[in-house]
Amino acid sequence: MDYNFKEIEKKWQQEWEQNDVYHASNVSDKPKYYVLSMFPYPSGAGLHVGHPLGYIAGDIFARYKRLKGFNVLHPMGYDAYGLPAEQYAIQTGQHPAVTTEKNIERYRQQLDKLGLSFDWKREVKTCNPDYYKWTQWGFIRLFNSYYCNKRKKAVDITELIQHFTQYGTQDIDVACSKPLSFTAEEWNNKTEKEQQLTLMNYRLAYLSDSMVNWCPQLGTVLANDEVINGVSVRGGYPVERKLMKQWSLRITAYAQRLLDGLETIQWSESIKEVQRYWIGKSIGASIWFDIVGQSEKMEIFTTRPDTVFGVTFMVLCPEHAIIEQITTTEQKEEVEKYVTWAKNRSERERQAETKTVTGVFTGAFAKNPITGKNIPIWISDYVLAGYGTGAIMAVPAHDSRDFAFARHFKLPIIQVVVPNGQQEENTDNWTESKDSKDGYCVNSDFINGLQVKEAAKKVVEKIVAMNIGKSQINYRLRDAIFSRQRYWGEPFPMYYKDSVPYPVEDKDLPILLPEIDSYLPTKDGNPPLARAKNWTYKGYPLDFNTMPGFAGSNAYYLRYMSPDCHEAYIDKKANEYWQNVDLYIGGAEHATGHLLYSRMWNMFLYDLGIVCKEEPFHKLVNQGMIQGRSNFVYRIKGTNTFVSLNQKENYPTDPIHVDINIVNNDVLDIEKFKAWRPEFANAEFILENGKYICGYEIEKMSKSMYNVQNPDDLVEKYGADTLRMYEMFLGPLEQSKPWDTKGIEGVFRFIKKFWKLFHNNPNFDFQISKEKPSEQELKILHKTIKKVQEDTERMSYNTTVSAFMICVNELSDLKCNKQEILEPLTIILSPFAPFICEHLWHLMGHETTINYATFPIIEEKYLQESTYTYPISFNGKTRFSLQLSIDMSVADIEKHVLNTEDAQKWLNGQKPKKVIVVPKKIVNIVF
RNA sequence: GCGGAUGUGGCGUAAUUGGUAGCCGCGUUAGACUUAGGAUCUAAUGUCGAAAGGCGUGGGGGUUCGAGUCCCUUCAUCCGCACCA
Repeated sequence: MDYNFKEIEKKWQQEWEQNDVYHASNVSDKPKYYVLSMFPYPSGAGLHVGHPLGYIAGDIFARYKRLKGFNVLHPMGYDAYGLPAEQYAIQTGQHPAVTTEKNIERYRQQLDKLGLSFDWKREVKTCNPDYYKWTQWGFIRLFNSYYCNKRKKAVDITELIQHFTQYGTQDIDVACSKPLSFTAEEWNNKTEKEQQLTLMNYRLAYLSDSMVNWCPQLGTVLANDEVINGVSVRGGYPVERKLMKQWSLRITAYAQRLLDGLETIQWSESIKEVQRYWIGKSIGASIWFDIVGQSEKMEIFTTRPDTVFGVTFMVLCPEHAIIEQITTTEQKEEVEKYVTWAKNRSERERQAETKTVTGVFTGAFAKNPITGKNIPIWISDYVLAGYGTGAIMAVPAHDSRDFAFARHFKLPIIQVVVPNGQQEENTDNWTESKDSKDGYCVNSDFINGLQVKEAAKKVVEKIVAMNIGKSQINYRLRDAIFSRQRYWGEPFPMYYKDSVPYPVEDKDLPILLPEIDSYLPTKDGNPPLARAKNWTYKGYPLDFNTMPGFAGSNAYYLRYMSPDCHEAYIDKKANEYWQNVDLYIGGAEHATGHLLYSRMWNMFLYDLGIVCKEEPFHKLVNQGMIQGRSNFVYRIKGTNTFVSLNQKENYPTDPIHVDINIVNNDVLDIEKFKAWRPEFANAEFILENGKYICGYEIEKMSKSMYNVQNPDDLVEKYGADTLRMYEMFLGPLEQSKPWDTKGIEGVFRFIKKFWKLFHNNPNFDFQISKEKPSEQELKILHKTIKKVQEDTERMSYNTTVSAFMICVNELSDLKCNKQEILEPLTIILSPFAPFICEHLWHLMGHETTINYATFPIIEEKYLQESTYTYPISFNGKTRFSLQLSIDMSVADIEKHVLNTEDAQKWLNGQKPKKVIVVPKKIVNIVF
């Protein structure tokens, strides 16, 4: 029988589904293993060959672990809420739920064809009420919690209320938006509304007026990681800063734990680095500066208190609250002009020109509390409102931005740190600020001569003693804005009484997403949910916003553990069994979004005692991108004539993308090209050797570049087993690599060659032998088992595929069709090519699925060698090789080698100075 | 500017530890079989050279008996971040 992959794959796909072979039980004596691939947003375009890369990699590992005796959880679901479905709904009027469901169906078909061993009984969709009930439930828990810095965990807000009632804010150390101070009496005298507003300062999910990234075209706010270079990631629309009442998550409370947790997990160094940078911890001091002649003070944050003697001016951000009060009358007009200008600049403009120095003098002076000197206070947009206190002490000698500012406005520059071994210099001659990471202090009174670290300590001691500041840790991380003015997302389970938000009762969850007549904002600018009829709870209005895209993905990996549990977020026993994700596979683009928020969300659930592990994803692997390989034709300018690649230098040409489906091996199919588009029907060609050769370039895989490869087409042509193996064969999993369809033929040949081992006779009948295998055959087998096991463990799948090829090549040469060899080989190949292996497994007489087989054990005895072929080199250059027994002593080897004719020839009568013998490696003779 | 990654044949890549550079596959070339070949099989294929042999892992330098691998330096490409005090 010929290898008929279509029949085979169809048959086993059905069998597997009918028999639920990939269903994992929550009760098992086996050790558990949880493999998770990031669930997809089901877009209308379907999958291209880049998408399944991670799924296949995860699937191979899941299958491998099953064979190794693990109970494997390998689920899949859909991140079903999102903007594209809603944009489509606005355009067409179709309900996003309808299009989403349609897309999900298409995805499911595509995934099934690839033979992915998902436990579909555990499927989750974030837009299902059963699912988002728990997203809402989690939000309410966040609302009802605050973060205690002393206990380093989230605590029920009632404990904080209790404390306020008895002691006010005395002795509290909790995460908050801004430090407040009140007595128990003041608290108790507050009205209910006032108390509720005060609590917002502490809740982990809180409502506040925040500066948001507002995207007018999308009609919604975006999170920081949804904005790049001042435009939205999705759609590329301009984004502006705007003050709006928004829900936020107090992720900043978890900054330190998010940082510490990174040390405990196996993630790539690059992703950890991105997260560390995003969290952006800096240790320094906050210092209060008096303002000359005024009662106001200004607080600044600095990482370098040791440079306080080099401060020659202060800078406020244009948004700073005290500007109005401190500005002198002479400067008022100029300051107002500058502030208005600075505030109206869009994010985009601000980021585009970071090199131009702008600013204005307020007319006011601050008093340096350490030196006692008066220094001018300036305003400039290089100081950011969102970081620290929005005010800095400028040390132009040792900060490049302060330096540029000082030079531009002719402000003094004082050197206060000198690198060790160097002397102080005249700052007038400087063209840039000087590095001050290491060195000793000068011009700095009581810290002169001290090393910078020591000096910083001394200064902090002093400011603490003077009661004008303290040492402080700052994080760049911002709280995450959690409201979106959109329809297709989770509704907030919150209602408003006298404009104060309250959570709905748990028993009334989920708050279902209502039907509305149009997906656009209302005339008066409210989000789409304002259109919903009876959008109330117990007579009070519900929130008009919905949750952002990352809400639903925060804890989906937990829901998979017990997807049918209606009583709790996660069934306790299920969580204790599955613990957390052992291997998580997905794109690196989620580094600061999903991978940070879900860690925080998980830590929060951990604090509540709902999950048993603090980190959700133990090991993370980021699959590389598959790039497209675009083909080009070259049209001579102003004509309809196309010139072949190697002739194009002789003409002025424009490169034009051409569909890769009408190009074979860079040779253009001219007839298909003429038919491709009407304007090419009469095209003429200048050929080389009778062919039209196309140019190529590696680009992003995209429709507009006509380089998209659809996996369905390849499954149709070669089968899923071949596609799976080829995607793995392309190169290291984590590396980006171009897609070249041509290479798939090689893997297809391998699969057919493997098939032929079982069908090697004139009629192509299935035929295997019960004969005992030879030593040589056993060696080939066990060498392969070893390589496959080792390489699979470290997810080096490209080399694993290569090992299979070598094995099948060698067995083909020996015409081996012995069951004792082919059966274990089939098992170890099955994670990679599950369909053909399952089929052959049954042909070999097995009744149960190969998924329940056991990974063969490596027999080292077959791998033992009695000899080793030594490369013999002279002065480091290999000249010949010599086969020697492995149990020869070093001295014997040396003697033997030197006595050979070849060695004598290369020595050419000279005496060797030194002979290096490394057993089972090399012999090197130096002369 | 900062951070991360990567540079090896015409192409994708291999070489867990410093020990025969180029495994496996694509492509190419030649041959066999065939009515046919975009099927299959065989052989060759880093580069210069007729050969002996020389040269070769982005460039330069170093450590070592020995370097793709370690150290210094430099260049290029890709990705992420971007006034973070």
